Amino acid sequence: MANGKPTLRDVAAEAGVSPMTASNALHGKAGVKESTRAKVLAAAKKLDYRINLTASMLKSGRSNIIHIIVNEFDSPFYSKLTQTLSREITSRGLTPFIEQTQYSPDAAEHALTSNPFSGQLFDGEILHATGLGTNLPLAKLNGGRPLVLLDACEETPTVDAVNFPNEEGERAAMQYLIAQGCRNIAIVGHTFVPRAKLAHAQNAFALRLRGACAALLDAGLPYDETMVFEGGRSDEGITAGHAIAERIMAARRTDCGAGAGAGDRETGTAGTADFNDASGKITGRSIETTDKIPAIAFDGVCCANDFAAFGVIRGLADYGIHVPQDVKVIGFDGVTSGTYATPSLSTIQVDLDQLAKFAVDMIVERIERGEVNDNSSNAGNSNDAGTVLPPSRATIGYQLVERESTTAII
Amino acid sequence: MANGKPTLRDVAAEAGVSPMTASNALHGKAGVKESTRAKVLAAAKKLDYRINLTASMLKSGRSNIIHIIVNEFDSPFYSKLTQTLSREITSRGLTPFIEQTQYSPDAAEHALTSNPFSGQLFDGEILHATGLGTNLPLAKLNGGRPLVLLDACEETPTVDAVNFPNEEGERAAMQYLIAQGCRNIAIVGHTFVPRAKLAHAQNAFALRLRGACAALLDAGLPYDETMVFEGGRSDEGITAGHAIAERIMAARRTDCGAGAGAGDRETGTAGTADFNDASGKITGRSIETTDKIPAIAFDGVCCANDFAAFGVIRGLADYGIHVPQDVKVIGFDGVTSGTYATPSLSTIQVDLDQLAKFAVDMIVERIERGEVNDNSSNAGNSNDAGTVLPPSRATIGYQLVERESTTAII
DNA sequence: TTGAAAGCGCTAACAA
DNA sequence: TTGTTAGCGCTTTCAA
Repeated sequence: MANGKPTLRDVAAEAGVSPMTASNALHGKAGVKESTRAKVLAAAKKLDYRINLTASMLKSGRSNIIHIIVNEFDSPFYSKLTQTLSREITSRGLTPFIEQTQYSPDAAEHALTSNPFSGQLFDGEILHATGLGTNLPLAKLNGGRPLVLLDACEETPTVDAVNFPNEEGERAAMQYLIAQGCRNIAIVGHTFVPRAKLAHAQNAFALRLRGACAALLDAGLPYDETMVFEGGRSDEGITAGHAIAERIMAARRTDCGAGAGAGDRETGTAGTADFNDASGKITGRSIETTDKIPAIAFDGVCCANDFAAFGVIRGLADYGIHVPQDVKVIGFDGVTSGTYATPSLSTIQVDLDQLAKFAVDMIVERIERGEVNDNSSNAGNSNDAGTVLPPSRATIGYQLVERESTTAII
Repeated sequence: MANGKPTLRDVAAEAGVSPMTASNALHGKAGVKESTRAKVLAAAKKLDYRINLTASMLKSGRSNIIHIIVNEFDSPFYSKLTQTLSREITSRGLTPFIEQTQYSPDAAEHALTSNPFSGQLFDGEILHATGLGTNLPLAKLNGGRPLVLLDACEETPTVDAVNFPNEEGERAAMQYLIAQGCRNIAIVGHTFVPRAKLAHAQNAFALRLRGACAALLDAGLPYDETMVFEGGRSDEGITAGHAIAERIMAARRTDCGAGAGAGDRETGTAGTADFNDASGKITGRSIETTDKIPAIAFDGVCCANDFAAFGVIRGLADYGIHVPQDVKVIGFDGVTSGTYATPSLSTIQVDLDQLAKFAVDMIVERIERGEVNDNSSNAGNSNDAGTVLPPSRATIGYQLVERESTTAII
């Protein structure tokens, strides 16, 4: 107390009990007489006592802190993800600690390994794995603490994982576009992978591509490299949108000249167009084009995430191409801004609440089984049963949400 | 080491030195022979030693953790703010710990007071104060640790603060709309405050309202309650957008019947319109209206933040009113998605990098002056000089960014 | 330049 | 039901 902050000792003295009794009373442990507990609580309140978690952690080896690692905060997807995870963790009396890696696999590995908090302070970790190098000895990276991977899509799971409905979801998205009448559908997200090699898809975007491809083939539509564009962040989405727009413009010119139908694939030469530089001031700038741009009258775009979809819509708008009038666009994730964007964004809305529950369940189960190293008798990786739970895996649900970007004329 | 994790003692033993020397060597302290340091580092590496921050914090009373408290993660503004703050804090070798209050003042107060980390674990705290009750004894709330308020706009500063250019920025936004030819400009953000009472504006949104009002009066334009709408979150923005749209629709009908000009203020009766429910499926729904809706041909909307601006654009679109063709809209903040939205959003872009630098500077200065309670000789609020720095205050810069929402026809 | 002693505040284990 | 003892791993202090 000399220092200004009351300690447990002070509370105990004030209440006329031992520190241990005070500790038990404050933690609501059984075996404390009700009148004693009341005395202790009164004393704590009187002194404005605050437990020193640092000391508590040091002694008990437990922090109740769950570490969340994501690529960045400032993205519609990750901000929703962190919000949902934080809520779930908080609601269970645990504390979330969120870190961003800025898309650096090194930073992700660092967060799991060299970070002095990891493996000592955190009781568990949740990692959105996109961008993390594959084949890392993940289970060892975090010092044996419970680790849950989000959407890592490991073929042979080595640690607990919660995955997105990548293949099913994107197949549903593509089927929906086809049902809406689209026949020339661009895919934005992953680089083109030949159909035969899609069997080995090992990451979320590749799986989404596989789902989209499957839906195309099922419908008797072509799947080839002229219709697949890289993208995943909004700026890449804009680039993809521009590329798609140029194909469309080329098709329109071809169309005028030769009366070719929407399905035709020819080459044309793009001219120039005035458009706005979305990143700043208005400019009239001419578009540099190569001599050969495949003319494709795209009428739909199936995006691997909402972030990219916004970019695509933006990129198309730069060419005066309207969504959904000229082209229908669907995203994936179900980010919050999809509801109030103009046009509002059709999407595969994944159930992040479910994801949060699954992930925290997995961690809590391991903690309760005593798989967490602590300084008590349960030290090491041992637990009551003497065994370690094998990796669990779960896939979350989704819902196709129809909004303006695939439907209404606005 | 018995437990699996090497301790400093183990490293010291491995290197053949005392724990103290090992500690000094690992922390790069002066006064350790180079050869000794090398031995220690080699030992640490060999054993894969990781410092136990929990013990370090307990003894030293310092954590190097900065607590950031914001309303929520899943908003374009806060996600950018937390990202920027995190980066700045990390770049200085400190660790950010981010917490969301979900817009609950109680939660904010709890974060500062009852949270067991606060005032014990954190070396400093940064609080975005919107929504926090006023007149809280802030300086005492966090146990005397450095606290920086963001955009709290206290008239008499009690703690360090970094404010946004609320009044100047919004005045610039309004002036810009006027320069663009707008004459009937709605204001979205704060509830209406009569001009005379604006002098006492005590929070960010009220100050923005004051700036907007000032620009209107300077230009000889009216300022009254028919043109001010509540809003600040996107859903409130949508509501405001609907209200604005109804005024416009009423004006259009009046216009047809009586040839009234844009400046006329009359009442009319709104009919029905088909529009999309942005939150889900497409609906054709009739709009309930009151009998008397002031007919105002709004041609501009000045929003207190970007989030609301997106909502307004969405709300207008529900009535088939286009931005910027029919109405120009400007936001405030400069969120990331403003660049790739369609239309891209004109805004008052505030310099968050500057904000982060100011805020962290303020905290670091107090830490270095020894104003942080620790367990060493500098205990209490004393410091070398024996004085406590008075509250600092800074205001960050801004830049008006012109994008499509106020300019181009798309 | 290095080391020994002490203890931060708490809680597990055990004793009363 | 309550109290005593010991020590988590580190760092401050002070001595060598």
